[in-house]
Amino acid sequence: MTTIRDVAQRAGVSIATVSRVINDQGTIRPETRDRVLEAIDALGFRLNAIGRSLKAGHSRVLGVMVPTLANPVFAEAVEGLQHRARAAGYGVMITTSEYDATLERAAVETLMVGRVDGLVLTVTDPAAPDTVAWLDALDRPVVLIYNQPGSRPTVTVDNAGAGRAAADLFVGAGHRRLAMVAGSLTGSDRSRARWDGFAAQVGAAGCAAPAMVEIRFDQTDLRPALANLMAGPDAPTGLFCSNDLIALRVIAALRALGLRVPQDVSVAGFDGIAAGALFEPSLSTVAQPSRTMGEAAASLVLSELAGGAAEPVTILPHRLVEGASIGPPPKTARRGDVVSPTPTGVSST
Amino acid sequence: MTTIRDVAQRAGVSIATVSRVINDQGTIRPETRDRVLEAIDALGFRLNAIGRSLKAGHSRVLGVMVPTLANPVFAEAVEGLQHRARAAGYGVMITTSEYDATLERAAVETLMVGRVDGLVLTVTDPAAPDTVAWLDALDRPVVLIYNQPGSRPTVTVDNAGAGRAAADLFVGAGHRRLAMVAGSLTGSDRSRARWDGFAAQVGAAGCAAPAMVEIRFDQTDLRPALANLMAGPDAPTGLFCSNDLIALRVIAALRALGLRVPQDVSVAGFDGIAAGALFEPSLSTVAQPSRTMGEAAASLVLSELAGGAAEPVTILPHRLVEGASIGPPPKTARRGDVVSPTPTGVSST
DNA sequence: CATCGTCATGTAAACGTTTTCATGATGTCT
DNA sequence: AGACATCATGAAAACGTTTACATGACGATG
Repeated sequence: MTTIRDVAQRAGVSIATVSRVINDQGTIRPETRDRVLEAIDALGFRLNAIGRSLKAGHSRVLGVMVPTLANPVFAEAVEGLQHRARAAGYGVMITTSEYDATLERAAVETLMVGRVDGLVLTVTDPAAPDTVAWLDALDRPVVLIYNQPGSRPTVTVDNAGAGRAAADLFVGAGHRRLAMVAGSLTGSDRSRARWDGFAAQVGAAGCAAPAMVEIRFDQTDLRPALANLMAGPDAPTGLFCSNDLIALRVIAALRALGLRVPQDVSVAGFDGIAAGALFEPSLSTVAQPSRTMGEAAASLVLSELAGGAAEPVTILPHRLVEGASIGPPPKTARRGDVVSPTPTGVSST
Repeated sequence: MTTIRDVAQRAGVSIATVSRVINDQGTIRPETRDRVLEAIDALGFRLNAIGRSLKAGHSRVLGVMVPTLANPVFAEAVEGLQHRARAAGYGVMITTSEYDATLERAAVETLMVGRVDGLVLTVTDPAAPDTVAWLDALDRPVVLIYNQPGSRPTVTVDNAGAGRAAADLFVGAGHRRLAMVAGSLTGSDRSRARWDGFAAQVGAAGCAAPAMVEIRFDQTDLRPALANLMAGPDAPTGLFCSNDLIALRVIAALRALGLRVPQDVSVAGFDGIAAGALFEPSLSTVAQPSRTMGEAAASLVLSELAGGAAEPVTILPHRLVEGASIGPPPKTARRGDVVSPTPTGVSST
């Protein structure tokens, strides 16, 4: 490893001068600068940022934790965040929690060991007192992303409002019996908020309280759960899914069960991932501006790092995407909203 | 910021003793250890890894650069890599190149400033002499991922072989006129390799040389390019896409042009992203073990860092996924492989 | 009892930077 | 010509750790 000292020696100057050349600071004779530059080049010297960080007291690195990168929503947010960070000369350390509250702590600890200056996190339960205490103990700027607003600066969308909007979408199309399909509710405060908004609005529209089907993260086959849900006379005609990935899988499972979307069942998702629009039928969903959210979160941490105070809550606008996966409820089910068993085999054409 | 010195003072010992307690090293009287531990706890002391890194000469951080996180393939690889790294006590710094050779250098520079111990990269052109020189200059273990094997340890699949397999898939179904749709070929050596294999095998099967349609990264509407390709009597009946994301968009665009998949045109992709299997028709593709690739790459860097030599080339097995997006070629087109204009409007039922 | 290993701990140097202060050399102003 | 800015540079102290070496206490061995 060649150090600033080697450069100084070769250029015949002191290390202070080399440092000044590197940081473009103070005054130096052009001739001296050239000699130093030549030495740097000849030796292939690269500044050791660890030494600099130690002296400076900061690392110029941001840490980010999201549940998973397998969901394009988070991947895009990270990409946006990374982009913004790089523009400001910051690096980005990444880690995933896999929706696990226990893993979460350990994951952030990895980030801290990586001596990040600030953090952007999606945590499982931002409202829990021990989460709050834990975040305080980090002793660094922390911005929450996707989480429901609480004790920390947060970048998110109006999840409850979006849930209500989704309900309106179904009700507006004529649906009266609805259900929500969600991934782990305990691991996602935003799913809960969406559910709250959705259920409230469904109720406000005078419909029966919607059912809730929670599926485990690793549940590969959705058919059993859905077969159960869709059986019987009171089966829902519309399914609101807590995210697009689940919605896509739900549609595939419904198909496997012989139900057509949207003729037999209507489905909506959440997130607005690119694949949804390419689907047939195109997915109705509530789109979040993921990339922008990542950028906004980065900006917030960065400004806090720069000494400014971060906006406590940044609610970015969601966008209703009315795809073809929501249609009117099937006639058979509509007929008085009673009995008449929904077909579970191949639906009659 | 509380330092090791504060802890030492409170515990009434020297900083050396505190360091020994922290690192569980050397011999210490249990009573002393307890006092130190108590002090650490009381002061909420967290070891400053920058200081440690400076002394130790390594950062325990891996750097990774992929073209984009918007493609699930890369996102999954990063997730796998991150997982493996964490298990070894390493953090992961991430950056994206956006398929841009110029940005690439700057992006890796960010990583270097973040003083990573080793790197896992997907570069635009691993074979170019200046790329080789540049990687050498990094002076750190570098493992290439997804790239074609060359001067550096590489984790990848047999892209040319997979391209040949894809050709077989089409030819086996009866197709004689084929084309490939690819993103920027200049930015992706693996696309080129897939093309090479594909074109060679198509030729070996006695078919006409396949056409190549290159689409720009930011090209949102694929219809013009495809309308052009699919017009005329010699329009291809099978389209091999350089990745699944493009394949999904191609299918959507074909539909918008009134062509059905696979009845009018067959389509295959590459990567094996989850969404492809949920599609209707399910996407035929060549699946890569992305997560495993990320893990393998991490393992390689890690073992090199541990002093071992990295396996020069790791070819992971690809898996042919025969979905419903490939069917037999349409009869009208097959008829003698001549003339008879392919329908560009709504296809006749 | 002198000698010696072992144990527990402290002292101080080192890691590669940045930065404050000091210093000598060069003008510039009255 | 003397006083004084200004410029260009160097010396050395910090940043928070780890670690080689030093030190003193203690029990065991001959």
